[in-house]
Amino acid sequence: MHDPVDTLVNERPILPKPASFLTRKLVGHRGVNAEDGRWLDTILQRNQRSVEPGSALVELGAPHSEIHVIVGGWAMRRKKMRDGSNQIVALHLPGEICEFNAVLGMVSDTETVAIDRVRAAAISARTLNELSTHPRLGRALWWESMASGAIQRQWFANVASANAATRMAHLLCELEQRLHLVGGSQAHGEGRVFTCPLTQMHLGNATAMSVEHANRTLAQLRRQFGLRAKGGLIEIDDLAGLQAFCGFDPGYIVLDAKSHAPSIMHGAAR
Amino acid sequence: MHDPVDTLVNERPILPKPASFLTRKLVGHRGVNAEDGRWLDTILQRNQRSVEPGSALVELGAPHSEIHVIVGGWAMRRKKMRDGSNQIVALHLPGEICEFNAVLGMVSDTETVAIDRVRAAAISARTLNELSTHPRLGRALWWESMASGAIQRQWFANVASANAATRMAHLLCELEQRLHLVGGSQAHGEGRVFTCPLTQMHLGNATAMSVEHANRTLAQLRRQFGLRAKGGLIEIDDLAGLQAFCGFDPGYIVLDAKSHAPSIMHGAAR
DNA sequence: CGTTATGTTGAGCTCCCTCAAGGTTGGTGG
DNA sequence: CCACCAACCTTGAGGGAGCTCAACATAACG
Repeated sequence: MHDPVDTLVNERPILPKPASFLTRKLVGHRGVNAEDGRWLDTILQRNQRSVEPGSALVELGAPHSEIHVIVGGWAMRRKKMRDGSNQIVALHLPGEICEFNAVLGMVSDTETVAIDRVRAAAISARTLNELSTHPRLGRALWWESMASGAIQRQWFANVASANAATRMAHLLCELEQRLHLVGGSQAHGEGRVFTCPLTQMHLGNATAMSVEHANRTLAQLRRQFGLRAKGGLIEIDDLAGLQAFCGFDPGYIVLDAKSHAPSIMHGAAR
Repeated sequence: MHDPVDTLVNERPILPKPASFLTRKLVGHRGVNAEDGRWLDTILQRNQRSVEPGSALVELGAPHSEIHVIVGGWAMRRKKMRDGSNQIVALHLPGEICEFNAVLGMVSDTETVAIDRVRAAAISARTLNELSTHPRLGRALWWESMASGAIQRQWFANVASANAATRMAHLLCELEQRLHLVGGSQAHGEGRVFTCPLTQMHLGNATAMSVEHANRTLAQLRRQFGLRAKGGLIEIDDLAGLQAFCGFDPGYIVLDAKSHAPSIMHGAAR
């Protein structure tokens, strides 16, 4: 039972600390080599900014020409509903990319807001162009975009056909898995722990249930699987049990790039 | 009140009939020029195949290296749930592109199945590479990918926070709009008509309600907005009323590429 | 002209929402 | 160190939107 960051670094000793979460994931799971990883790290160290909880990282309605990478903290992508409420449609964890659509200068239909304090690195259109010299990196970013699409579909399928307990369990398993990919989930006895700034309000909103029902649902999962979610920390004693309960299959998140995958995307997205 | 196809052709007289639905959309709404449109049309005429209702266009679990363009007919993308049921997570209409993730050789988490008889054109990885010589076309495809993401988010937000009648109305408005973009929705008195092979079972599944409730909901909309959905045809007398009822805003589908949008995606997705 | 898919309507039940009222925690200023 | 306040969490009770089960009607189809 060792620190997952060290594990990654040991497996690829060329990659120096501090490597950003994104770089760790791309090098560890998306087939990016150490050199490209280092280059990405230098880019991520430029243009960083800090966003206060509740402030927008990407505003609604305005066209953008840069994407953002979460360096630290959590953000939510939300959609304003007609009745004035806000619906969370996605969560962005450290090492993840916000609003791919911004690359095209597309007007956003959503806004992205910091949950706790977020540190984000902007990657400009100009810089993205330079990616042409690093094809594997470009492909990895595409991959990330497709993976976030898979997560979006999973959210829809769940809310469309699973009950409250299953949805909540599934979201928690998903978050654990996504953090796991960047070394943000630690072993804890038989189970797992990770920091998580989401309140029950956020968890409820993201899984389409009222705060009260979110609370009751979490209480049920606590009893059944030794789940504790409080004070910015989530502990899961019986992760395997929780995963079995909601039918969680990590495949749609990991989606390892290993085998197949010719160097196709050259040009496909020019 | 004239035929929308002729309108498009008249605006861009260089583009010969028969232009595929996709080409019409890209030239009419995504800033693709006539020359690129013609080239796309020739590509779409190669590698076409016909898929019987209920058969898979893209199978689950296998990695692919080509994308499909729907030339005619409707398809659904669905996800197998743990309880054995199938959840529709997306619909694919004529002129739309299926399973962008296939481009990366990614294993699919879903399967895409023909609803009525579908005619689809496969675009191989090799051909996609040639897109590098047609940057505006490549950008337009990216744009399509992002637009389908916006639709997916809208579906999620709706099922997460709107009631049955609103969800159903919104889906119908969305389908009308998407068909409108390819000239597949016709004027009909004050309202609109379009062919639609979806049964109430499909409509219910896609909007997360039982068949029976879908039926009751459609009956309500028929009374309120003069909606008829039967026998493969949908008629909407009071489209404006229906749109207002569900707060439909076409912006997230049209997402016109007009203004901003530098020729960024070069390389960003290599 | 039977057979199968689809559409229609009714009745009871359940999951989850809403409203309401505490309880707990953590941060802030005195 | 304590008082206070604002989030956040917790629990209860009642109601309603939509599900399930069960018929039956109608349309599509060979």
